[in-house]
Amino acid sequence: MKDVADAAGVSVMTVSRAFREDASISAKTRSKIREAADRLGYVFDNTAASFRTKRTGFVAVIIPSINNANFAETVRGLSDVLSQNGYQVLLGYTNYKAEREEELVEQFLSRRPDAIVLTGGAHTERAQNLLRNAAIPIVETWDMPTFPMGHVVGFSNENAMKALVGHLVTKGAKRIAFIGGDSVEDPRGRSRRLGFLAAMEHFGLDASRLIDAGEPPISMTEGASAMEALLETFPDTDAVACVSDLCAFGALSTAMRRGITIPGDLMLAGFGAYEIASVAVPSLTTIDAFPRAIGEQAAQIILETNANSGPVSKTKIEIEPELRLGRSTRRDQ
Amino acid sequence: MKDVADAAGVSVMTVSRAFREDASISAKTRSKIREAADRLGYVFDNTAASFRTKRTGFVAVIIPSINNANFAETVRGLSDVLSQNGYQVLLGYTNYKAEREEELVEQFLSRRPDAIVLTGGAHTERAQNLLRNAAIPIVETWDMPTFPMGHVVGFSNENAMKALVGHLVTKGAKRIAFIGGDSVEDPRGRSRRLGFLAAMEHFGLDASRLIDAGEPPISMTEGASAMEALLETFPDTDAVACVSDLCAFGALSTAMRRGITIPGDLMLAGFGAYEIASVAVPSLTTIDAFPRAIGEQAAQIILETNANSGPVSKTKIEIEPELRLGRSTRRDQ
DNA sequence: AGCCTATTTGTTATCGATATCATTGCGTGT
DNA sequence: ACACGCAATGATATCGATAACAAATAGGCT
Repeated sequence: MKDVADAAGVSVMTVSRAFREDASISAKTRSKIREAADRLGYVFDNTAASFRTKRTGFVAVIIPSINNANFAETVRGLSDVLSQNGYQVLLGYTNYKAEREEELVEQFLSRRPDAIVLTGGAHTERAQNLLRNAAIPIVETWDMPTFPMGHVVGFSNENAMKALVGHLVTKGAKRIAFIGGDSVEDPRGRSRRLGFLAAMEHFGLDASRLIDAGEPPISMTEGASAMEALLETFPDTDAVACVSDLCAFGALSTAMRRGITIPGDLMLAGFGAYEIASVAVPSLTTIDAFPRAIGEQAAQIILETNANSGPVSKTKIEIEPELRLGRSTRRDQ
Repeated sequence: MKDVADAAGVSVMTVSRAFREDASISAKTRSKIREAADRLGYVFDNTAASFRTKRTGFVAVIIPSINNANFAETVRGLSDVLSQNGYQVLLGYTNYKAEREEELVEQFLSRRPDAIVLTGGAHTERAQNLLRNAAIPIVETWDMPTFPMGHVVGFSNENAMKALVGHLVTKGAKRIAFIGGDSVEDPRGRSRRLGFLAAMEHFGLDASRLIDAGEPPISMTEGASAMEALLETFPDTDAVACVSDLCAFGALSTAMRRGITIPGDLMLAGFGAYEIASVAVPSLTTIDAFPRAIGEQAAQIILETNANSGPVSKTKIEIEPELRLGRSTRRDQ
């Protein structure tokens, strides 16, 4: 910066101003400095600026998996809104492990982000302590935690699954199965399972048709195997709710290979409104939880909170998921 | 850090040492300091350390899209290897726009990463200048650029597609179509198209069956529409090569809806070895370019380059993609 | 014990941008 | 021409960790 200042015949302070939005500096001086900087190949040093100002412009974002279109959409929503406002997303993924989340939280906090976005409301004790001490806005997403650490942008996985089961019942299903995990590492999958159980009880139906698809991530391949197991164990099943569309598509593939007609022999539903749900033949009935909107809303909260700095009340935004009807549950009587 | 030093009865320098791997410090003192730090809720300030040492521990990674399982795998490969060695990935996506890449390059360089990983070899003039001046290791991935800016870990999209066409020809296909884009914004898609054209010429076949699937990202939905167009325009086609598996699956879905049998009426192949390729019914013949390995190798290069610091020769690793046979091109005569 | 070496700990200056306050310049109205 | 007020620019100290060097302590040997 000193070199640029000399080249432009001004002080370093003026050069500093030339690279900031708000600064009071004449347009002429600024362009002169920018020119000199370009000529010298100077690139602004954000590490020094962040250090001095205590504002890094980083927003730490922690998701379970990077290889998941739903979480990717949330990151896109966050990133698109934040990057337009001069923020940079610091992304990390936990592979659905709480200890890994704790590590990431510590690593990220040492980078002094201006806010942090987490997935879900389950964190290790130590992670919670670190977060509380950090004194930055916290946003928990994708869930409605009972005791939120900060702001929340989420939805009730349980209720969404209840709605889905309700739809299956409406379509005449009675012997409904659930494919998904029961792992503590996937609280959202678990909530959906709970929603399934609660809905079945509500309708007075037998809720014992449960196929454990294993540890997260539960993807197409696990869904396919789980469907094999289901057909083996409960051959009289007339509808299947899956923990995700990927899982459901795997189940669909097994059905196709076995010559089982969907929805004729068996109705099928997924969760998440992945692209595969609309493109699959038959298209899959699913739940759209608007993952992109989750990210955008979380970003908005961060922008507002950091604008009116000071102790802000905890925002709580509950997204209302929507049922997307596909042909996989359409029975034209 | 001063507070921790006082609490532990040592100097700040000793506290600094307690938080570093290599430092010479007695185990007893270290644990005493760590304890004090935990008690006080102290979190190491990486912004200050990075500023002082000129080593941020950041590796900037720029990919076209975050919502793509192939690129996600490369990021995972990178991230997994790098995070084990104390590095942190700074991820950005361009939406397949070179200008956005330029912006990201500038933003990332201002964060002083220790290395930068790019997708492909096409960059704006200004981006190239910035990168050259940055004096950090550069790795270009997913392509084999003619004039690389630094290290390369990639493969020939053209050759891979040639191999795929060769397979289709072996299986008896003659009227082969290609579904994909021809956009400058997707050099990899373009190379695959070129590979298709070259292979068709090599086999003395008519290469005019080209369906433009639009701008990237080309996903399932575009693939489905493109297949509609193909069936309309060239109804006598006997095999289709798609620019990606997502595109191919879209095409497959259209075929299924139209009652066209794959591979009976039409052979179909994709690219990328996405999970959908193995789970789809029929499974899709595809090309595995080992995206995770690309990331891992790129990470290795960075680790080695930064270890023996100094001007290192440009590494060039060419991945050999493999043909994965699926039932979508299996004709049992 | 006394000496020597290796290990551990302490002191001081420093990285590059910016907050803060001081100063200069410039246009406007009378 | 002068005073006034606002805009533009400059000087200096500072953020928190660490490099570089200096000092102190511990441990091993005769």
